Amino acid sequence: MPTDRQEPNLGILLFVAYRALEQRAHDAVIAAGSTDITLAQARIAARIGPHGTRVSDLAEQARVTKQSAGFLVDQLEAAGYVERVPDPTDRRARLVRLTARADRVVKTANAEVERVLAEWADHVGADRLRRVHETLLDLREITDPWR
Amino acid sequence: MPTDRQEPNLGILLFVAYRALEQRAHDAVIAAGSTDITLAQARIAARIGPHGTRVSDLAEQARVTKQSAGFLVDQLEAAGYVERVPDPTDRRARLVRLTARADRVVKTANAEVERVLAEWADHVGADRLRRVHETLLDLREITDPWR
DNA sequence: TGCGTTAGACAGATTATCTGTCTAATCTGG
DNA sequence: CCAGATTAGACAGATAATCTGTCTAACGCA
Repeated sequence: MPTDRQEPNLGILLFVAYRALEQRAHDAVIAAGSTDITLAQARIAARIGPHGTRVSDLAEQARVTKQSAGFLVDQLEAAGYVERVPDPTDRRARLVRLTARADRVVKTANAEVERVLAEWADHVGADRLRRVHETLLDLREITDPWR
Repeated sequence: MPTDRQEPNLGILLFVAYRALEQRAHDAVIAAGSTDITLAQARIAARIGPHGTRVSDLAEQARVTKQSAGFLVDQLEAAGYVERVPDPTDRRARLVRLTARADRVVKTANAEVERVLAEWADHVGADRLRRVHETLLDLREITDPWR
């Protein structure tokens, strides 16, 4: 139960902004033809690094359990967006990597995010938006347990 | 598919901060004894205004469909946290209101949110945090379709 | 070597969410 | 004042997302 309503508190504002950005990116991906990607899958896929990422790490970053993350990776794999390769540094682990097909989708999403951020900068000022970014970056040190 | 990873972009940062706040509030509620409230229910309950709110409005604000919101309100009602009363201004509509039981829970959640915000202010500075709040408030004008 | 930890898979259950449809009430333009 | 369009919200059914619990293999430290 995050908080009460009345005047929009910071929690609600963070949520609204996040969802707006995520939704725009997802809509753009759908519009570009990848109609088979769900938001939950996208949340996972968006956190895959350029050299591959472990399911456990994806789970932590997306704030879901390993099981949920593994399930979503299964779906992304079946759809051809990701592949699992052995982790050379740890034989227990496997790295989830984006395929070429997914790269195109990520590019589409990133382009839309850029567009949205430009709109935001237009509305509140590029300097203010940059300060929000910097402050949240510092905040991450205490809100983000891992890293 | 919000965006790629590498350095944390604004989308991820908004998400991390939001989830941290929400989780702390939810944990506090659980710790205070209301172990029967799920996060999804809390997201809905947190958006109920002091004079009651329509299911449709709750749905819009929480970014879920009316059906989902109605379902969650059903659960909250069964657990005794909310009640539905007729909307005197529109006979089609009903207002969802918090019960006395829920008020205590909301109080607990709000107190925890205050604590978290104080920690955040400690870490990044109260002035910077306030500026984030103000900027996001302005941003809401374009990220929030209704209102 | 041996024990505690970690990665991730499997099974099963629950929760959350959506699309589609329906009724009643409200609003709006002629 | 009425007819059509819209809105509130319920119901049904399906799907998606998520969790808890358990299990095996691999790691890592003492």
